[in-house]
Amino acid sequence: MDYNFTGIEKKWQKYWEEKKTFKTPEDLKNPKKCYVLDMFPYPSGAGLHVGHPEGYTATDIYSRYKRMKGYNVLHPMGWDAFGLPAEQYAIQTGTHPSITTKNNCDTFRRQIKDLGLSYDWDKEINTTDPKYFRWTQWIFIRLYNTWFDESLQKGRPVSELKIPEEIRNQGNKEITKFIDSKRLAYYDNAQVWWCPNCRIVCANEEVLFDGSHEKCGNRVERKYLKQWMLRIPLYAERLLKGIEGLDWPEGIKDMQRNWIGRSTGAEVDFAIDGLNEKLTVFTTRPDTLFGATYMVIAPEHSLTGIITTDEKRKAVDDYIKAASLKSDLDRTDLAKDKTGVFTGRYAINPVNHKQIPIWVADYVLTGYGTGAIMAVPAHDTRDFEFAEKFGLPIICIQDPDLPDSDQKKRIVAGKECWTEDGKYINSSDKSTGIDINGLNKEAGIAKIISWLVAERLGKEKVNYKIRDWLFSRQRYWGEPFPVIHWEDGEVTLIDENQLPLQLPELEKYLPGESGESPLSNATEWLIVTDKSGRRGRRETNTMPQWAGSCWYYLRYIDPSNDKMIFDTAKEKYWMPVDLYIGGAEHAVLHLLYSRFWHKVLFDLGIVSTDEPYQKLFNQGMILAFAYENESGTKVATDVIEERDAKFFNKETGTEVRQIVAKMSKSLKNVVNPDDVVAKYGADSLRLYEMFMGPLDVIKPWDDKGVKGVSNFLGRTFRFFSNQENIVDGNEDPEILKGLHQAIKKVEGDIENLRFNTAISAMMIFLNLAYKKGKVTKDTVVTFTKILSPFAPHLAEELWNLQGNHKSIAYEPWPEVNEDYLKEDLFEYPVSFNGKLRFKIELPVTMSKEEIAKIVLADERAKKWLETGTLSNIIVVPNRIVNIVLKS
RNA sequence: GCCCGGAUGGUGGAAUGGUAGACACGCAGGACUUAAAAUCCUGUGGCCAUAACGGCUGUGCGGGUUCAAGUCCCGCUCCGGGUACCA
Repeated sequence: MDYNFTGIEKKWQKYWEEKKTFKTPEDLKNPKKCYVLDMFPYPSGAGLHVGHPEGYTATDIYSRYKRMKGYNVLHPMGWDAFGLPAEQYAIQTGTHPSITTKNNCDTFRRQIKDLGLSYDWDKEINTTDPKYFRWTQWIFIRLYNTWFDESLQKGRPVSELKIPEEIRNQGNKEITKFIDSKRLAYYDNAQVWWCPNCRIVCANEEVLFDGSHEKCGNRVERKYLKQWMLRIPLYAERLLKGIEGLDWPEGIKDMQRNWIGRSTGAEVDFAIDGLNEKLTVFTTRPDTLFGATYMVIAPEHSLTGIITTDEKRKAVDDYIKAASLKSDLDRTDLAKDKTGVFTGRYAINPVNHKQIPIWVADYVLTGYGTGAIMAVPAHDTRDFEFAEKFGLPIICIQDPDLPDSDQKKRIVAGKECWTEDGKYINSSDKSTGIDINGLNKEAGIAKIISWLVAERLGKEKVNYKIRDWLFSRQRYWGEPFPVIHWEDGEVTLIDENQLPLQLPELEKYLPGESGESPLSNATEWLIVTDKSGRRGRRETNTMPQWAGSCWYYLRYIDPSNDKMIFDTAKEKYWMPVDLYIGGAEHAVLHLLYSRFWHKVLFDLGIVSTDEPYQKLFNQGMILAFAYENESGTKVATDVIEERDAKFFNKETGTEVRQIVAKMSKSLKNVVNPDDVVAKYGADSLRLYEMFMGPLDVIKPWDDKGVKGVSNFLGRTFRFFSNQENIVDGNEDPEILKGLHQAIKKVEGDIENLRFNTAISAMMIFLNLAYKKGKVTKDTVVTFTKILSPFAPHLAEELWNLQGNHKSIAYEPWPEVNEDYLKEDLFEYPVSFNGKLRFKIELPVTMSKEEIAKIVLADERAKKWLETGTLSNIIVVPNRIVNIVLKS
């Protein structure tokens, strides 16, 4: 029988859809549950590309396997459908983004269904659906009404916030101000990144290191705008600690840790000569206080005006002005060429009462620590550069842990910077009584900190790099904030039961040049009046795309609930997500934001787990072959021809080099899954995506490779659909052994997400079946079962051909029978001095001594034994024999 | 600069410190066919040798540990990802 994959696949897709085969079980009593989640896609106009099915197939195999293992499986799909492209399209064509979005979702859904993925489509969600974003707005209200109790390290309702007496006495305005200063969500004039091309603000995270917007590649600028911000840094410690217990790739954990950027050190107060002010700095190296030879404050520091002396005022003002005109990009661009100016004022070093000059320089950032530093040029490379440039003193206070050398001499003389450990020198002072000479870094830091604390000059301090999260965008196609700004300055949130706050219809989607969102044109929607006639204006910003994706995994649990965000019992049953697969590009942002929201919801008692995603796995990107000529110029794939494993440009005849690159329209190497499904079938596409290599590595698509798995499926179908190959009676022991080896390997590999080797195990079995020519019906059935998570359409068909009329999807997974795997003999490789010379088959139970005896007596051993004298013989049972000879 | 990951045949890739190259593509040969495709079978790291057995060599480079290293340790090179004056 021919393998008509198109007919088979359509037939079973229809069956699954009609029978709702993959409907999520309602019964919450089964203690075995498994929540398998894909990162939901942004449904772009281009449709699915072959990168999408990689993760989707992996989760599908896992889900199908878990169902066969008796688990209740939740495996949903949905759309992260707010976003710029639909809005850009609306600007160009006037088509409402909701129409574009719907069309794109329809295409994606159709394409995904063509792959035979076992989603429960009754659980589909769409972030742009008011029934969905109603709850996104609802969560925003929760964030707004939550403060973070640092002593309990926990978010709590603002109603539980104690107002200090002195604030209470100052009246309502101050009380409001106080509460607002504690809310997790706040509205403030913020210096933000502005992309003039997209006319949108970007979060710090969306600006690439070269100062370009990650979405469009244009340079961003600084701008002050009133924005919504979320106080994610308050959760820094919780977010950091939470990482430890998660089954995530170490690399991703590290990236999150780096992003949060915890560093421990001390805050130290410096008195300022001639002023009744103190300058507080943050340092991770309080032990180097004796080496502090100057101070630096950021240009934006609040004390610059006070500190600067009259004779230096003009120079400092000019410098500050120049710095403010520079974008952050220019500041970092010039990282190596430091600038700065002396304020004319001196600070007093608390450890030795020495006067040290205070400088203003933009290599010190306002947003980190206190915006001021003590500079220790001998032991900090940045300070060293600055000191060298401006001729400031460099005092070495740490004799480096190095052997005597020129380098050591240079360091001690202050000619070179040393940032590693060493023994302190020049680090004592009689007047203050502090002395750390001779100690090493760890002891030095501890001693100085306890001294600073005792003298009330400083304290231990932890700082984080992570900043407040800029949470608004000047766009139409996003969730509207449920916020009204009243004419008297009050800000209120609309009532929970008024949700959702829908988007108004618009004629034009172009944002204003001033930076206001297109919503500011929706006059009717925009202006509101309360009962007492007070006028207000709705918030015109919308939420960023992260908002909807921050909590979508929770809505899948109960997507059509219109009374609650989800049913509590269901949430308790299904959470946390047991397996979450998606691209590593979301390693920091989505996953960190999402964890933050989840922790807030947990603190408020809305969800039952502290972390949302127990196990995370990143699929590697799928690239494509591309071609370039000698000079490195890329050549479009459609003009390439292959001859004798070499590649040539058809038009010019010159040889080109095959390289691996991202799929792109210009290279003409984009692979469309629809084409692959049409040519080879969905099962082949699925199998190839998994067979290409390990799930987590970057790998190039190769059409030839699809042929390999397609052959395998064709061979499988032809063999098992042919009744002549299926016999009664007892199974051949070799077949049984091969079959059970395959079950064992496939099972273990699915658990470890190593699908490529699982598939090769099945290929090995099939090759054995072909060699033997005949198998029993039991074998057909068992093999079909282990194949079914990978190639579900083909498996259903074979299962059906065996006379079964129910789906194979819930058949119990085959048990491995270890008896069939037992071996009587093992073929020992015998090596001499580590080099394999011959093999010998011996009983697995044979003792080491006996093995040694037989091997040494073997005819083939003689030749090698003559080459030296026997010194040792290593016998590792059922593994290897190694004979060690001395010459 | 710093952090993380990687480098294995012509290609994608296998390999709990124990037979390197499973499986697949490609290629070569054979069977079937008038022929081709499809299918089925055999071979296939490189070098040398051959009637045959065989030998040497080989996992980016240089060292080391070990009876034994693709795998562990030290020092590099190149490639990819993240991050960037974070005190």
